[in-house]
Amino acid sequence: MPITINDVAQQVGVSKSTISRYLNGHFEAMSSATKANISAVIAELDYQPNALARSLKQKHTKTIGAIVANILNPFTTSIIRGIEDYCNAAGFSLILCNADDNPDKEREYLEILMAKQIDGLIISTTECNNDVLNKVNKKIPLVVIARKVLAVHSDTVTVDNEQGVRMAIDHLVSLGHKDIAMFTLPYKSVNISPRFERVEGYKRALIRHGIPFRSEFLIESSCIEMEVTSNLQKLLHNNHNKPTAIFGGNDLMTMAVLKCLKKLACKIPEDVAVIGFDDWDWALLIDPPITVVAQPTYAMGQKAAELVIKGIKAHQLAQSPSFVVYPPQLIVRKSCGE
Amino acid sequence: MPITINDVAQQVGVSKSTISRYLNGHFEAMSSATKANISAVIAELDYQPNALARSLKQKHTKTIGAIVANILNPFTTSIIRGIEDYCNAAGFSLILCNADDNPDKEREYLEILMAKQIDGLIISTTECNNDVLNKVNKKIPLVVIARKVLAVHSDTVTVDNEQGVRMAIDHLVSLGHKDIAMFTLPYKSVNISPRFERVEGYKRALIRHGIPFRSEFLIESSCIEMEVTSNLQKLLHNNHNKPTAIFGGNDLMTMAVLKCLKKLACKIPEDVAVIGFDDWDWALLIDPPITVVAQPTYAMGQKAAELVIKGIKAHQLAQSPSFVVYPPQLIVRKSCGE
DNA sequence: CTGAAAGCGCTAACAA
DNA sequence: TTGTTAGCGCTTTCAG
Repeated sequence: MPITINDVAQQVGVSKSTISRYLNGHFEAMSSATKANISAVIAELDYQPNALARSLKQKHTKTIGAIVANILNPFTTSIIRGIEDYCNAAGFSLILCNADDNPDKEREYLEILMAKQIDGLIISTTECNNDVLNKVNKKIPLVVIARKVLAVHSDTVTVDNEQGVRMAIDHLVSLGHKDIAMFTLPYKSVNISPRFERVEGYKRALIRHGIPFRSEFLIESSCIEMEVTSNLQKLLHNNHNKPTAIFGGNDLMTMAVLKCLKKLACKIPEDVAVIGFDDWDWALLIDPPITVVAQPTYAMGQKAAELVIKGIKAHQLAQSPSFVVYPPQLIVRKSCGE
Repeated sequence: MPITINDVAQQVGVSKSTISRYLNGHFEAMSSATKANISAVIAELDYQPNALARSLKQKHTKTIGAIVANILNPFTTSIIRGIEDYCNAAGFSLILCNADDNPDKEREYLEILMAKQIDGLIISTTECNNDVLNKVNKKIPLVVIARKVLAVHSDTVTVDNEQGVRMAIDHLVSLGHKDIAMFTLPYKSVNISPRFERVEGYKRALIRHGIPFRSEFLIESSCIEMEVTSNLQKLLHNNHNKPTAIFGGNDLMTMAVLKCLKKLACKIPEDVAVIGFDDWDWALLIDPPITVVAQPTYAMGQKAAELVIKGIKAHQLAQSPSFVVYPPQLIVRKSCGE
């Protein structure tokens, strides 16, 4: 039987209101005697206030929720770390949910988190639950991270995808590449803004260089090795119509491409150059070290947390949503040649 | 003003008990008429039960807590994924906390999680808070993961570290290596069982092969590049007394060693062979692909979740704690030579 | 300086 | 088949 505020009140010989005051730091009007007593009894009984009861009354839980796409993704991991660090410093807890870009799972998590009365939410959404997201946005501070969703007027923190892709393509072109293929996760059947933006950016960047877009060089694929391999084979098979460079749409895709290229015994960059979106810690350990366009993931996580928590503290929903867009950064290593 | 059970009761024209029954699926005795009415009104009002209130009454929250060391670590990430997947399937939420192997932070999180009335806890502990861990263990199902803590009689899921190290050393020896150094995170000032076990395992494995243990080959270091580099320089400086192989105590350490070796322009495995504890997805992309001893991290996470949740459902604390130890697996790639 | 009392939103006997 | 009632553990006026 867990011990409650009543137990300590009784033990000290005061009313529970007094204990409650103690718990909440309302010492202004409290004899130092009772204060000391309470402190002693709490320690003796090893009393722990029940946060549920407290929150029920106070109408806030000091916890925020985060719904991300895939925690296995180093990109996500770093964002979470940023969120967690900020939350911790601000005295908030984090309920983390992995939605796998599955709209149903996302919706379910949304319900659960709201039911649990989170004070704010950070989400990397599939954009398939904008209806509930809009409701959420009316109740608590909401920030969308790494994605952009027009139909929901929430705070947003993203990276400039178009610019990032342009940097990648410019780099490739400056090195003499003209036949540049792109591997992307599905972007048509789905509403995930960065995928779309990167594909668009790719097309536009090519055009800026007077390079015609070729649909057979835009490969929509999962990250599953078999699929990537077969796509790669098809792509590289035709000797007088194959790309000299491949752009990986995100970290997981780039890694998949790298793995498959290795299996196919393709030399990078001699046979084909590779550049990726997203940096990760060990990209420089790879053979050869991979050139990438990096997003400031940790900072983005922190910023997102900062925005929600500021919103919570301001005790009002964002009137005019903040829209923070980070610049990407080109990190030249060796996978694109000299 | 959020809408409550009272609002829907009023709207439907029944008492809130009836609504409550509906919410909890007690349809045995309910006219299908009211059932339909309730359903309609709930949809119309977009009513969401308050989980805090419910939990306060029901004495359980359907959420478990997890305290891990570092979410940036691929090892941790994979474990979390295992936990999350299992929890989700079982209808539990996860509150994730990053303690960074910092005892104070760990203690703080422990308090918070207990206050939030989690139903169970999974922890990768520093072993510095065994007092509170023991208390926790008396209240809710507790499972310690990836660590071993004698002073707390909880369920435990780990890997056989001694065996893992032996596999690594055996492999090295079979390839002709005799001068084998080990890089480990601090293991003396701290109570983290796998570090200790791996160091002990290293010593014993050497002895089994009749190789004398040399203290100058056991390097205790952080993962900070500068420190690792300087340690590496010292180690490899002395030409007629340097190791031919390095064993990395965990994934982060192995990566750090790899990075620094690269900076120092050391060739692997020609100049020095490298083997690591922990596998990670892209270890095979590294130049050269790294040979490692892998732990079944995802399975370990799942098992831990399974144990807590079983404990919760059994509605009783483990009498005789389960002790599940997974076998490690040697994955031979190219970093130790032929 | 402290206590009494009402209530947060929900559940669960016990009646009816 | 449904309503009444009494809490869960805590906070917070309002008195005193």
